[in-house]
Amino acid sequence: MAARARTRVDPALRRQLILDEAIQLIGRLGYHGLTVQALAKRCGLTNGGLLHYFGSKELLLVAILAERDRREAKIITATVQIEREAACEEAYSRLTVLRTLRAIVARSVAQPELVRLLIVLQSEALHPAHPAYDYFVAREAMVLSEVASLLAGHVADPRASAREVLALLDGLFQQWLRADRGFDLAAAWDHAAARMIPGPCVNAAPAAAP
Amino acid sequence: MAARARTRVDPALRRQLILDEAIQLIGRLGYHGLTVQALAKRCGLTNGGLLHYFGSKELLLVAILAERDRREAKIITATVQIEREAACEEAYSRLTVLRTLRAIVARSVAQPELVRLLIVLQSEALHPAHPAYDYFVAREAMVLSEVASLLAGHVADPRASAREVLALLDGLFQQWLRADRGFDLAAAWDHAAARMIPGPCVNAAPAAAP
Amino acid sequence: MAARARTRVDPALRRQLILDEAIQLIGRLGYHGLTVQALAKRCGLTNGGLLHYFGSKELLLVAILAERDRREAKIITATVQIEREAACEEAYSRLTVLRTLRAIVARSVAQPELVRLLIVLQSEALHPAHPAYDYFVAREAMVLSEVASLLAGHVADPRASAREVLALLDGLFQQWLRADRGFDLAAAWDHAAARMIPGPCVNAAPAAAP
Amino acid sequence: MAARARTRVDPALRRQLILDEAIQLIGRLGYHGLTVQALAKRCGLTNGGLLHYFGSKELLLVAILAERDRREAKIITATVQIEREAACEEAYSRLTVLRTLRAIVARSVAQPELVRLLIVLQSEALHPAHPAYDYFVAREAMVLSEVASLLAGHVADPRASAREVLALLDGLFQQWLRADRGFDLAAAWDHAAARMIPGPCVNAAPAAAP
DNA sequence: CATGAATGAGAGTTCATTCAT
DNA sequence: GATGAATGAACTCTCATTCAT
Repeated sequence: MAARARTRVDPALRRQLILDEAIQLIGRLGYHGLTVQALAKRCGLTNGGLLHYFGSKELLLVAILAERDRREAKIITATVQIEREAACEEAYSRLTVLRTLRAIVARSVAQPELVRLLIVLQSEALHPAHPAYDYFVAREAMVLSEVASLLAGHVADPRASAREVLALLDGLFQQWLRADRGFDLAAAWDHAAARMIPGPCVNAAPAAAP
Repeated sequence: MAARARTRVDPALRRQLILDEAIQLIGRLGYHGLTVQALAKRCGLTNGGLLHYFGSKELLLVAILAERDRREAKIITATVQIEREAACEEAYSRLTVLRTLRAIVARSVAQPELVRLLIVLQSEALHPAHPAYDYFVAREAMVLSEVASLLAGHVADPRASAREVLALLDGLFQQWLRADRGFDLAAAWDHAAARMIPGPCVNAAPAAAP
Repeated sequence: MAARARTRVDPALRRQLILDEAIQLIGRLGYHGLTVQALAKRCGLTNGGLLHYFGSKELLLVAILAERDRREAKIITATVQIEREAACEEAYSRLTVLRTLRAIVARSVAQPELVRLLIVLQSEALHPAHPAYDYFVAREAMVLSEVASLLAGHVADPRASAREVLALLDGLFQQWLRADRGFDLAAAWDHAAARMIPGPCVNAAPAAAP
Repeated sequence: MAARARTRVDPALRRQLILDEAIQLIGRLGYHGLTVQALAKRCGLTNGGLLHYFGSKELLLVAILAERDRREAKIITATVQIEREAACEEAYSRLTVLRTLRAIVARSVAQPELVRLLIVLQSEALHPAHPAYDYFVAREAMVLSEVASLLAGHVADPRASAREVLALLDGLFQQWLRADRGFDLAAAWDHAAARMIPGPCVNAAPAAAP
C-alpha cells in the first residue's frame, strides 16, 4: 500500500537499471540460472512489469548482450585511441601493442561485472542451442581478427598469437574471478604478455633480424 | 508395459552408462541445464529409477566429479610416467616438461567429452553457491601447484607461469570447443608452449631456421 | 482454452473461498492428506495459481489457522459478552458459567467444519515435527487458562477442572463427528457439565467447611 | 558387505519387531505419515523385504490394529479380572468400577506407545475413506457398550455416562501426550472420575433437586 | 506504465508397489 | 526369505509467459 506511492521512474532510466541488475545476476548465475522473477524483485517491480520492457527472457538477453557490446566498445575504442595518440605512430609499435592490451586489462579490472558476464555467459553458450551461441561465435571471430591485426608485424603467426592472447586473457579472467579478484590481474597479464609478444631484446640480437 | 520385458542390466554397468551419458549431457548443458528426466530417458529408465542409483541430482554431480577425477588422473599419471621413463632423468628437463604437457593436451583431444565437462562446469561453478564451487576451487589450487612444481627450475616464477599455462590451456580448450574442434589444438598448444616456457636456445638464432 | 474466459474473481473473495475449501478438506484429510492440487481443483484454479495466494502449503496452513482463530474468537467473544450481559453480574455465577459453555457448544454445533478442523488437526499435530505443533501447544495453554479463570470460585481446583472440561469437549466432539453428528451434542454436553461443575447444593454445607 | 552377514532372524520374531516399530512410527506420524521405506530402514531391512511380511501398507495397518487389540485386551481383561476377584462381588460396586477404570488408566500410562497409536490413528480415521475408519467405528460402539454395562446401576443414564467417560479419557490422553506426559495422568483421571461417577453421598438428596 | 492473477509446463523428489534374482 | 532395481504416479514448488485491469 505504502509502496504503491512509488515515484514514477523515467522509463529509459528504469531500463538501464534493469540492465545493470541483469548483468550482475546473469554474471553470477548464467542465463539458465537467472529467473525473471528474481531480477524483477531486485529491480523493485513485478514479473510482468519487467517483461513490459523486454518482451521475453530471451529478448532481455539480447538487450544485455547489446549493452555489453556498448560497454566493451567504450573500453576498447577509448583505449586504442589513447594509446595510439600517445604513440603518435602510423603503425603500432610493439610497445604500443603491449600498452594497449595492458590498458584493456586494466580497464576490465575496473569493471569486474562486465568480465564476469563475459566469462560466465561465454562458456554457458558453448552449446549451439544456447540463445547466445551465435553471438559468441561471431564475437570470437571478430576479436580474433582484431587482435591478429594488432599483432601483425610483431609475431610470426598473428592469427595463432591472437588465439593465445585471447585464451590467456579468458583463462586469467576466470582464475581471477574464482579467486574473488584475489590477485593482481594486471601484473599477471604483464608477466604473460612479455612472453607472448616477444620484443627484440627478449629474444636477443638475432631475433631482431627477421 | 511392453517395455517391462527389458532385459536386466548389470547394476555396475548401468551406473557406468548413466555416468557416461551424464558427462556428455552436463558437458553440453551445464549442471543447471541438465534435467534428471532427460538423462533418465537417455539411459532408458525413469527419473525415479535413476535416482535409485544416486539419491539426488546433487549427489549425481558428486559422482560425476569423482568419475572425472578418475579419468583425468588416468590421463595425467600415465602421461607423466611415460615421459619420465622415456627421458631417463632425475629431474625434469625442459624438453620433458614440454613433452609432458603436450602429451596431456594430446590425450585430452582424444577425450573431448571430458574437456567439455571441465570447461562448462568450471565456469558455471564460478559462483560460490554452485554445488561444484568448492570442488573447482580445490582442483585449481592442486593443479596450479602441480604445474608449478613441474616448471620449477625452468622459469623464473613457477607459480605465475603455472597460472599462465593453465589459463592458456583453458582458453584454448574453450575456443577449440566453440569451433567444434575445428582447429588443431595440439599444434596451437605447441606454438604457445614454446613461448611460455622459453628455453635458452629456443628463440635464439637456430629457432629462426625452421 | 475455453476455460480461459473464466470471469475474473475478486482476489479477496477468492482468497476467502480458498480458505473455506481448505478448512473443509483439511478437516477431512488432515494436513498430510491435503494436496495443493486437490484444493486448487476444488477452487477452480491450478495449483500454481493457488500458491500465488499463499506461497506454500505450509503458509497456507498458517493462513488457515489464523482464519480458524478469527472464527473461534467470533464464537467465544460473542458468547461471553451475551451471557455476561444477560446475567448482569460482576463475577460469573455458576449458572452463567454453564450457560456460557453451553452456548459455545451450541455455536460449535452450528459450524461443524470448524470443529472438524480443530479435532483432526489437533491430533495430527501431536508430533513436534508437525507444522502446527507449536500452534496447538500455545492454544491449549491459552484455552486452559481461560477456562480455569472462568471456573475460578466454582470448583476446588480450577486448573484441573479446566483440563477436564477441555478433555470432555474434545472427546465428545470427536465422537460426534465419528457418528456423523448423529447424536445431540448439546444435550450430551449438558449432561456432563452438570457433573463437572457441580452446583451450590452439591458442595453445599459440607463442601464449604474445607 | 559386512552387513550381509546379518544373522537370519526368526520370521515370527521379525514380524513382531516390525509391528513394534510400526506402532511407534504410526503413533507419531499417523498412517499417512508412515512410509514403508522409513519403517523398513528402522527394522534393518529393505522396502520389498518388509512387504514380504505384510503384502501391502494397508495390510500392515490391519496387522497393527489386530496387534493393538491384543495388547489392549491384555490390559482390560487382566484389570477387570483382578479387580473383580479382589472385590468378590456378583455385580460391580461403585468402588470396583472406579478401581477398574483407574487400573486401566494406570496400565495405559505404562504403555504410552499404545495410547499414542490409539489417539493419533483414531482422529486420522474420522474420515470414512480412511482404511481404519470402520475399525474405529466398531471399536467405539463396543467400548461404549462395555463401559455402559460397567456403569449400569451406578448412574442414571449409563450410555450417556459411558460417552463421557470415553470422551474424558481420550481428551486427557491427548493433553497428556501433547505435554509429553508432563503431568500425572492417573491423578487427573481420579479427580475427574470422582465427579463423573458420583457416589451415594455426593449426589445426596439436594443434588436431585435441580 | 505496471500490477497481480493465472496458466501450463516442468522441475526434483518421494512413494507404494512389483518382480527378477 | 530377502534384496535391490525399477516403475508410474503423485507430490510441492518454480518457471516464463499472458492478460485483464
